[in-house]
Amino acid sequence: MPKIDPETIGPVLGGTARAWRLKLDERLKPMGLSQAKWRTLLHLSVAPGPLTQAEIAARLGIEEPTLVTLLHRLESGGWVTRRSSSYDRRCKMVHLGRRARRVIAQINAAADELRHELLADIPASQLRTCISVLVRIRDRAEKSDRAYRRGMGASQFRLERNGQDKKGNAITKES
Amino acid sequence: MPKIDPETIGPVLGGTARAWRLKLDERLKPMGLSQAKWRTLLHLSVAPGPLTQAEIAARLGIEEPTLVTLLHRLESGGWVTRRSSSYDRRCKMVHLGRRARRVIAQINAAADELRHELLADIPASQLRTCISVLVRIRDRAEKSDRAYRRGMGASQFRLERNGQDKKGNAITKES
DNA sequence: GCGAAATAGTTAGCATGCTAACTATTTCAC
DNA sequence: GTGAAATAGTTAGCATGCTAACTATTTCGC
Repeated sequence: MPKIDPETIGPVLGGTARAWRLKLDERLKPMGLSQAKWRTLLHLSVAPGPLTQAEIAARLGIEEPTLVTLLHRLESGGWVTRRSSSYDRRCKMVHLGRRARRVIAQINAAADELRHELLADIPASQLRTCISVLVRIRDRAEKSDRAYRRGMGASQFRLERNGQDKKGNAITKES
Repeated sequence: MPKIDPETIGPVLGGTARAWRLKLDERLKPMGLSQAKWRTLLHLSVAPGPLTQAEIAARLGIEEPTLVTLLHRLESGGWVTRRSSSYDRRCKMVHLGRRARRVIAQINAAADELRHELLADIPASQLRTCISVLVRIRDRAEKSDRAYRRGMGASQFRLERNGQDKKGNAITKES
């Protein structure tokens, strides 16, 4: 009977997130993908069209300079292409390449399979409780974060207020 | 009322761990400490005596090369000192410096305070459920998954790190 | 209309994680 | 006893995150 000490929540939380991430990395590595890469591809795949770099960074919850080097790696691997927008020459639209379109389904399948394995013997009610507790902790912790102040929490699953650009002008035309 | 979708557990877990870590980093930064650093100091402070680098790496859950550079930063900041053991010249014992001893209590206090803030309105029973779910997920994820790896043809069979030191011979004599 | 402010992206430099490959030392099989 | 294997630590090189400071472009106040 393992003792459950509320003081351990911090390390347990970090350790669990880390173990999950490592497991996923391990399985997607044969496809040449890491978590940072496949998360980027998935966000691009569910978007209605190509996204700007700022939009991707906001959805991933990372900073723009981090995304720059990540996109360099994705681009040199043939996963995505970047094209300057002729409607706003500051912007670059990021497009999924053919290679990426072919593996999106595999990525989803691997992530789903891992999730089912890891949650196999967790009762649904306990899982719901766990998720709701985590969400409350996360929202409270993000209250004064810079990402939050920027306009949207770091969560990749919260819909940003700007489905499109801050001014809502929906840059859908790519150049 | 937020909907609770079990499919979101992965991102929620990562996002919560990330938000918690950022919050802690933010508060300990004025003391010149990051999470990696204060976790190392805390492990050293609760140990019965100085530890070898391999022991610290095992307790932190990181690899030895990662610890090497971390210790370099800690050492150049005056937090710890490394001394060769005269009982086993392969080993280096890591000692807490004066600077570290003085702030251990502050580190604990800041971590405790943050934890209390973040968990303020979480019922104890829900928290216990959450922790037990996380522990089960973590333990399952950390289990070696040879069948899958063999199938994917991954070339590395990493030896699992075993809780503490392999021989458990507890090198307590420092030089 | 024009100059200041905002926005998009980049580069530079650092922190923290990893694996692979290396040296030095100790231990173990024989 | 001695040579192979195991163990402790290191270095090199990469991935992924950050902030600060920069350029280019667009927008906005006046």
